[in-house]
Amino acid sequence: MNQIGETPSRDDSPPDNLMFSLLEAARALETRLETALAGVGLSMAKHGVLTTLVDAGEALPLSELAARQKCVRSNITQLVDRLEAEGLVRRVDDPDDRRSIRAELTPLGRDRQAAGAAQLAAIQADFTASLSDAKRATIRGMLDRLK
Amino acid sequence: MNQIGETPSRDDSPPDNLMFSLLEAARALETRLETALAGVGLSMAKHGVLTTLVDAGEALPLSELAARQKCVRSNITQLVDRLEAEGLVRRVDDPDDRRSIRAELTPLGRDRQAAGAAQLAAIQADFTASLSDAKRATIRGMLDRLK
DNA sequence: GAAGATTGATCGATCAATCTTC
DNA sequence: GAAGATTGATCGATCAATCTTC
Repeated sequence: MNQIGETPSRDDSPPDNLMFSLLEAARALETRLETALAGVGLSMAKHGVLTTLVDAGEALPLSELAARQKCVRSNITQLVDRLEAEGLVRRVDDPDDRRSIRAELTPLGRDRQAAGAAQLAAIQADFTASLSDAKRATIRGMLDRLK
Repeated sequence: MNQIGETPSRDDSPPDNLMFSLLEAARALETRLETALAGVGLSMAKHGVLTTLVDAGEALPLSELAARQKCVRSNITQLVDRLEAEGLVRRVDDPDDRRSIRAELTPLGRDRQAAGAAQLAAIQADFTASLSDAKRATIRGMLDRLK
């Protein structure tokens, strides 16, 4: 089963599909992360927002959240709707600019983020442990080239 | 134990986020592929269905399409709705089993698939050319381990 | 009862349009 | 007019429920 260095089978995989293998592997990894997070009631998207708020150490305007999450503002609007409905985050007015609305962590949101981070850390440790230093360097090189 | 949350150090590149770098790189690559396909009026999902039909060389039942695409049946129902609306695919009855509905390529669908494949091939060539044999082998090894 | 397909709900993401406040 | 947030439409994906046919 662990025939490393060789792709599974001839018929199943085209000759030079390394790029697609990479995408497939990333997708599998993402599924694993989503599954782990689902175990604590989170998704990658939700955990991402909570983590950004924890890291910031303060309530952030939704547009700032969108900028840090590298997504569109309306996405954050809806994500925060769901986080708020679950009691993980709270919308608070900005006294200095009445256009702005900040998202503030609730204690439950903080706890949930920690639980999610623990899940991800376990998988990440697993991932890292499976690679030698040399291989990590090679992969890093590839990653840089893909930027 | 480990204090998680793992504040990503001070600078821009955290210490051991290789896993997240991989996901990010895959996402960037996927965006590149989607953008290229959008240039010929396709998405990865649509191109995937069309390619499966081209490879099969015949009309396929929707559930077979779902199996090959490794997705849920209802996803194919909707994808085929859109492909059909664009005239790339046609729904045809199965005379042998009236429960079954097959998706059949139209000539336009066939042309579109070819155009999409050309876009992807160009990017793939670019990707492959950027890596040495040794690095390709390392990456393949990592990919296998992620399975 | 099980298989094939569809429908309706939800999530995450985008885009275009709109509303309020600056 | 531009910035911040929201709403409504669409895409791609999942799940649960339903309908028809086997």
